[in-house]
This record gives sequence, C-alpha cells and structure tokens, in this order.
Amino acid sequence: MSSFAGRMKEYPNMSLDRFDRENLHARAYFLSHCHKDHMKGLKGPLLKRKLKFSLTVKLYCSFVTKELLLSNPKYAFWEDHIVALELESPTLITLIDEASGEREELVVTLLPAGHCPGSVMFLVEGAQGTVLYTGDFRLAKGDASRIELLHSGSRVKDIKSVYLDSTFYDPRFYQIPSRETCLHAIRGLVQDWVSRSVYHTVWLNCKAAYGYEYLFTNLGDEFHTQIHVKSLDMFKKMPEILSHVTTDRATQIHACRHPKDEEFVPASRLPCGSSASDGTPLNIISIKPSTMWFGERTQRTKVIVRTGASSYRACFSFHSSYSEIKDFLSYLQPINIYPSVIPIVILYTLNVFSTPQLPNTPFANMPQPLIPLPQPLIPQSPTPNTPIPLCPNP
DNA sequence: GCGATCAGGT
DNA sequence: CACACCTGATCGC
Repeated sequence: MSSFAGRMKEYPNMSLDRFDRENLHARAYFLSHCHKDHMKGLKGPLLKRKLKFSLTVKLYCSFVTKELLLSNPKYAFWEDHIVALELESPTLITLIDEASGEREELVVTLLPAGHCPGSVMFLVEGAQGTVLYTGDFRLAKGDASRIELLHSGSRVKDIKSVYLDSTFYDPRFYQIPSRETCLHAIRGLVQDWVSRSVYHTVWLNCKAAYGYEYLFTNLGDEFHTQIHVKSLDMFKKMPEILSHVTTDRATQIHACRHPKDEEFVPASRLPCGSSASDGTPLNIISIKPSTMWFGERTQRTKVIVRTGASSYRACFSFHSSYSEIKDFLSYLQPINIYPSVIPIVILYTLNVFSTPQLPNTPFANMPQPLIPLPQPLIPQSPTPNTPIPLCPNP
C-alpha cells in the first residue's frame, strides 16, 4: 500500500499519486496507474473547485490510465484537465504558478511499469537533476537495461533519486516466480479441468482491481474462449482486452464477482448466478491469484497450491521481488532511494500508528531516505546528461 | 446527506 | 504471508 505523500524533494511543485493535503497546491498532477491507493484525494471537492478556476493545472497519465479513470463517472470532472502522454516520448512540461507567473520547465517521460494496464513510471529531467518515480512496478531481471530512455548514448543516465515501489524490498521476498512461469502453471491447471467436460468450469477469484487482464487475454487465446466478467465498459477503447472478455455467462472461464462469492463455488454456483444451462450441475474449481515468494536459498516449490476440495491458489504478483528490485537499483545506481511503501515493521518502530501530528510547514511531509544503497555491480564514472530529443505530444 | 476513517472481510 | 479492494459502522460537518 503506497504511503508516498505525493511530492519529490527535487520537484515539489508537482504531485504524483496523491491529491490531498499539500498536494492541493501543486502546479501539475501525475497518476502512475488506476489503483485506488494511488488516487487519494483525486475526487475531493477542494481539488474539483481548484480545477474550475484554473486554466493551467493538468493531470498527466498514460492513455490507458485516462480511459480507465474516466470510465468511472466520479472522475468525469477531470475530463478537460487530463493530458495523456505517449509511452517513451520525452515531453516538455511547463509548471506555471498562476499567482506569480513563475515558470519551471521539466522533461517528463512515461516508462511502462508492468504493474497493471496503463501503469507507468515517471522519469523527470529538469534543473534539479534526473529523478525516477516508479509508481508500482513489476519488472524482471535485466529489464532496466532494455529501457532506452534510461540511457544517454550507451550509458545509464545519472539518476539523482529513485522514488521506489518498495513493497517487496525485503530479503524475505527474495524470489517470486516469473510471470511466464506463473501463467504456464495456471494454463496447465485450467487445461486439466476444462478439458473434462463442458460442465467443468473455472472461477478466477481475482480482486476488484486492474492487473489481471493479461491473465484473461492469455487464457482466452489458449482456450479459444472469452472470460466472463462483470462489466466491459472500462475496456471500450482497448480492443486487445475487450476481445477476450464477455458478459455472456455461457463460458467455462469466469472472473465475475459477487459480495459473497466465496460461498458460491462449493454450492456448484458461480458469482454471476450461473449454475447450469440444462440443469446439470457445474463442476467448479476456484483459482485465487496470490503472491507467493521464496527466500534466497529456499528451493522453489509449487507455484499452484491446493487449498480445498475444489480451490487453488496460484502464484501471481503485481510487484517486483527483492532480487528484481536489487537488480533494478544496481543497474541505475541512483544517489538517493526513497521507499514509497513503508514496511509494517518500520511503521511500528516509528510509532506512526499513533495519532499523527501534522505540522503546518509546507515541506514537513517530504520523504526521507530510509534504505541504504545497494552494492554497485557495474563500476560507473559520472557522466553529464546529454540533451534529450523532444518528441511532440500528439 | 456527505465524506473521511476505521474495523473486519476476502 | 500481502495485496487492493469491499462493506458496514461511526464520526464530524
């Protein structure tokens, strides 16, 4: 769960993934992805009022995030204030103080984050140096070296600070099986079941959040079927996802939801109410995508675990493991690392669960570096940043 | 009547 | 295990 307060030390006039408190005064807003814990304050009446009187305040995000956000009518008032940016296209953004007219120029680049549809990291380059806000991410080992815009010529850019998704930045989560490994295992389990008869049905017990869509598209392709979901509205302009989901209950793979959905499966019923087409009871298994992890030296065991007569947990992670994060940081060699998720252990130690005292000073809530730098893997001499080609925003 | 927050659930 | 929600109760305006 993100506990990032919204602002980076280097560029305090922009707010990212937080829209309440001090962030109400920001000159520009950035949304890394459409998960609720990164949208705090985004539908607040104070912010809504600010937009009414502002010509310059915008919300920057990916096209997919814009689409997902506006599919919820509660965020419709943002419509004329959203600027969707292309991925991997450095864009010049001018932050303007509407009172004084003061201007500040930044080059912002969206980098794919692999967390959920539309999720991005923000690379920000300006007078206070180059910083990377990762949002939430799942990148595999070696992925940082494949992101062109983290490089300048053949070298990694000099990165002053990384604002890091530190969800699994703990050796306890040393390894999480790769996305491909997890997908392969889930495919196998589904194959085993649905091939038995047309009454053999799989319920994917997914949380109410974006991020499972690649599972749907992959299983849809593999089994030449569509996945039953509650609504298609949010995917209207995403043909790749839309073609793999349906609201027609007559399919062997479901990812629909109901408030008491866990009780349905043992009773041969699905959350959508489907029981059988001709009175024959359905044979249902549930597969619950869950994070599974393994220590540095623990031998990896099963990626699928049977949890009951007809229920399974399958490995699935939205976030990078400890070793994936270490690889990422070792490659980028930032000077500072700011965790955006405070481990529960540290929260207790710092006693932040007691009543918070919120000082009035404008920068009282700025993040502090909490974790030591990783050991360098690649010795690197400092190099100045070279100018970046600017791509026009379409 | 509204939002914010918390407890408890999956 | 933790995640990203959800519902319902309570509080303050």
